[in-house]
Amino acid sequence: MTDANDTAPPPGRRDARRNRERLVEAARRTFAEQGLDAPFDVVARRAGVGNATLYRHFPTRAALVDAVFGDLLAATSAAGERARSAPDPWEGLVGYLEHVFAGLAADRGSNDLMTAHLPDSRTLEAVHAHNRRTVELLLARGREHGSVRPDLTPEDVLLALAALGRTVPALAGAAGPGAWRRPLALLLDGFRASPGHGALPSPALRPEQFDAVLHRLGPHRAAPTRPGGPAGT
Amino acid sequence: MTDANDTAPPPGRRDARRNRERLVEAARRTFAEQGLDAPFDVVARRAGVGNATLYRHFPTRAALVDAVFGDLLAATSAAGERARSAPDPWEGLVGYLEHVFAGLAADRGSNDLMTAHLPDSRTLEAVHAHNRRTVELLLARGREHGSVRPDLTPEDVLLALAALGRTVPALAGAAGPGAWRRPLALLLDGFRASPGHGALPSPALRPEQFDAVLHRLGPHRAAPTRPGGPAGT
Amino acid sequence: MTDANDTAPPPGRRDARRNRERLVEAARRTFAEQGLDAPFDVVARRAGVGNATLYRHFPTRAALVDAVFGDLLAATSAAGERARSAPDPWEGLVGYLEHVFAGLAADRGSNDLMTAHLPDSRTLEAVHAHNRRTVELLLARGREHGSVRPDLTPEDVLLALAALGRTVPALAGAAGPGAWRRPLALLLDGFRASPGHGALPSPALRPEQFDAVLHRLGPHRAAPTRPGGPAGT
Amino acid sequence: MTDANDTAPPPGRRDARRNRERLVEAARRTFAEQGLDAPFDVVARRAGVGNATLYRHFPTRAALVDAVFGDLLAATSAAGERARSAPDPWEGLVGYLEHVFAGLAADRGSNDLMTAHLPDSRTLEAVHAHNRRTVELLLARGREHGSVRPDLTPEDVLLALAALGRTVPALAGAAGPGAWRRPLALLLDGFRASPGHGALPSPALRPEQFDAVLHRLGPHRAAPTRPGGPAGT
DNA sequence: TATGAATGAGGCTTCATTCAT
DNA sequence: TATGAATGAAGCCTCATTCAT
Repeated sequence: MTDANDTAPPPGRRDARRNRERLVEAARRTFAEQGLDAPFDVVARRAGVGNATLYRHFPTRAALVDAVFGDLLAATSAAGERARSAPDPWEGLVGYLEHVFAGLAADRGSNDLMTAHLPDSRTLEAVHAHNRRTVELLLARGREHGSVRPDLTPEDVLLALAALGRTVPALAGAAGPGAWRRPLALLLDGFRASPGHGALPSPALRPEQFDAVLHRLGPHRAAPTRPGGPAGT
Repeated sequence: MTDANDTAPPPGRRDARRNRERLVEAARRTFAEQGLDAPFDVVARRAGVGNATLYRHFPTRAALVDAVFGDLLAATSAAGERARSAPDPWEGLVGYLEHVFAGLAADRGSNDLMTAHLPDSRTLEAVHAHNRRTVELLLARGREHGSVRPDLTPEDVLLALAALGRTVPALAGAAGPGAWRRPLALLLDGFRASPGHGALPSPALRPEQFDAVLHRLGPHRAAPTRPGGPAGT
Repeated sequence: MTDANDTAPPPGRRDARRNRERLVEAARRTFAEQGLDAPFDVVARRAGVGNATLYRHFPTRAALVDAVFGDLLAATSAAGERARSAPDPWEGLVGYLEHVFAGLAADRGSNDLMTAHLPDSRTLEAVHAHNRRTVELLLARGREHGSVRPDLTPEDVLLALAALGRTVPALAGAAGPGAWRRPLALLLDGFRASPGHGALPSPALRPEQFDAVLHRLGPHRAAPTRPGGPAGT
Repeated sequence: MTDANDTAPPPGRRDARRNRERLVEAARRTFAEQGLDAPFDVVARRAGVGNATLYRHFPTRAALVDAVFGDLLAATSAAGERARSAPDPWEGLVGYLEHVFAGLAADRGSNDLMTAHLPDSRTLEAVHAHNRRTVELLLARGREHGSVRPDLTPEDVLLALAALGRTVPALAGAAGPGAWRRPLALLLDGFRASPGHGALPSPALRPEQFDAVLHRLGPHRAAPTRPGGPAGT
């Protein structure tokens, strides 16, 4: 599952693979804690290798991100497949979003991945593409099925996902790992077909407009966690 | 409402007022582009003054923010008053949120103001407090009135506001100044009382938990607009 | 007593004298608290005048010091005169030193004055000169009288004064305004003629050597008094 | 005794050891000239390396001080041991103080070390602790033995050491490396038991008061050695 | 290839000193 | 003349990136 997006040729050579894996794992944890713009030195130190080794394996931040979130692609894809084949399309959509949010709550880095644009990251592009495709399919089925409001577009869902997703780590830190369930439920009530819902105003985002939004959102940076506790002052 | 919070009200001196205004204007633009944690030096350079001059006028970042967004407080307060006295509470809530989002769309800095925690900024605290109070009142009336779903809390609304608000400048940039209307409508459909809505899961955020969320969100930082691509490296 | 050392011509002109006095008073207090290298702006602000006004009155730090400690010259001179005419020379010496130390304990600035070399300060030179002369006379009488050990030179006393003097403000802050009495008593027991005292080794400092010592000691700078209390950490 | 306190003992890497040594040497000289609060940049420049390199080797000032003065701890400890085991306690005390002063005369930095408070420096704390303990023991023995005046406390001696110690480098510079002998002899005559000595006035400093005094004294800063003369502006 | 080290630039803040009104 | 403002340099620290072994 990792191969398609690796910067280095397949899993090439010697014990350098060990180093690479340690780097990826260290980066995963560091990104989860500090966001995608964590210092390189921190990642290297955590991996127990020199920083230059990190550069050798991953010449750019995007390459590292690619490697780190290769797995996310797999996991997201799998969740997407499950959702696509769910008998009830509404349940499929709900389950899919819940899966994504649970990941965001568990891992700060995933958050950035789903909501951030990072140039040159093939993994990220792949995640975004698969994500979009999944939502498209689920919405289409849901509209047919009558459970999803007819004027809801994939971009509506993706935008809501990005917006709420960016708050999920903060929510998790302040109110526990399941705190995203309530705002998600609110969102879903808006997505659902209901006689009480009026028509949505203003045109839906076109796909490339949504991409531009992500692009402009940029990588997220957390409030510095100062000594004294993360929720104070 | 504005004067009481200014760091150094109009009774300034001579041409230094010119400088002050240039600083505030530079800060406004810089905050709009880079977020509330934009480098002081950038603001000063943009204003065409030395960095120490910036410090003279605004000894702390909070003072600068206060100066820049003093107007926002007044505007938000006025909008809040109007909303509170609206005959129809649902219309009042909608109108208030529309006002806030329109402000966010017009000025990136406003976004941070509404959603960021910045210690010692009286303007920011005042904006937050007024905002919360307005939402509280409107929800209370709306629930009585039957238009707002009964289990919706102010924190639900404030969180949605913060989450979507953070994307508004990106939306505006990518799809025009009114692009927030559609996602807001989706949100509102979730807020409205409707037989199709289930009960909201997981406990509502307590006020101090919401504050902690804001704190953890930190100031937003836009994708750096570098030569070669706006989001990365 | 002030005139001889003023930088500005006698007490010249108009209401500028008022400003000058306020500056001198502000400088006295500021020097007392922060030492002779206190920021100019602090002095000016405390005096309620612009910093440029301070510069106009006192183009150099030395000029300000001169003005500030003109009074000290007077006070020290008076104490010296009293000491010189004391019936018992030992009592005179003790009383003089006690006077000086009491001043040091009360006023941080005095400390610097007595022990610091500051180029171009005529007041400081005058204080030093008078101080030396007083000690010389008292020692001469004390040796004749038999109460002072015969090999004690003025430089011995002046050096001890400078060394202990530099600690007096710290002593006062940590253990009260009279804390200098005990170490001074120890010193005096060493100064006194006594059969138990051997001959002093190594040659006495020559006057110009003592000046060089003061020169090298430079102005004293206190430990920054950080929030949290001055005696902690 | 030295190795245990090194920030990064010999097992360094390659030619970086060269850099480290150059940094330590540069720091030693710079501290000797400017005191323990000399600018980091100056040290780095003198060592011919970038300032960040200094930070890499010594993340805090205390670490640098520790590295620079690690030897002093060993030397002081050894001198303390010799003094404690001297047959004649008075001679032990005298010898110990002479050793300390000789060190001060040779190296300005040592001066600060003995008399300055610097948070988090293990070397400094160790030096202070050992110094105090040595003086305590020697005084106790000397009082029993009858050579030390009975009311003399360790804090009396330590304060005198700090006060005179601060002048020793200036003394050495102005009058030669042995110039401290004469003022030390004067002090010792005051310490010695003698019928001519009265009772010491005012209570002795308590240990924590003495610590507060050191804290307040802060690091010493020499007169800036500028072009145009060694002590002035 | 891997490494630790080195670097330089950038952001922050404080002050002495000069300038414009 | 008095003033507040402006300035630039200096010190602190952090990090992305390149170098020497």
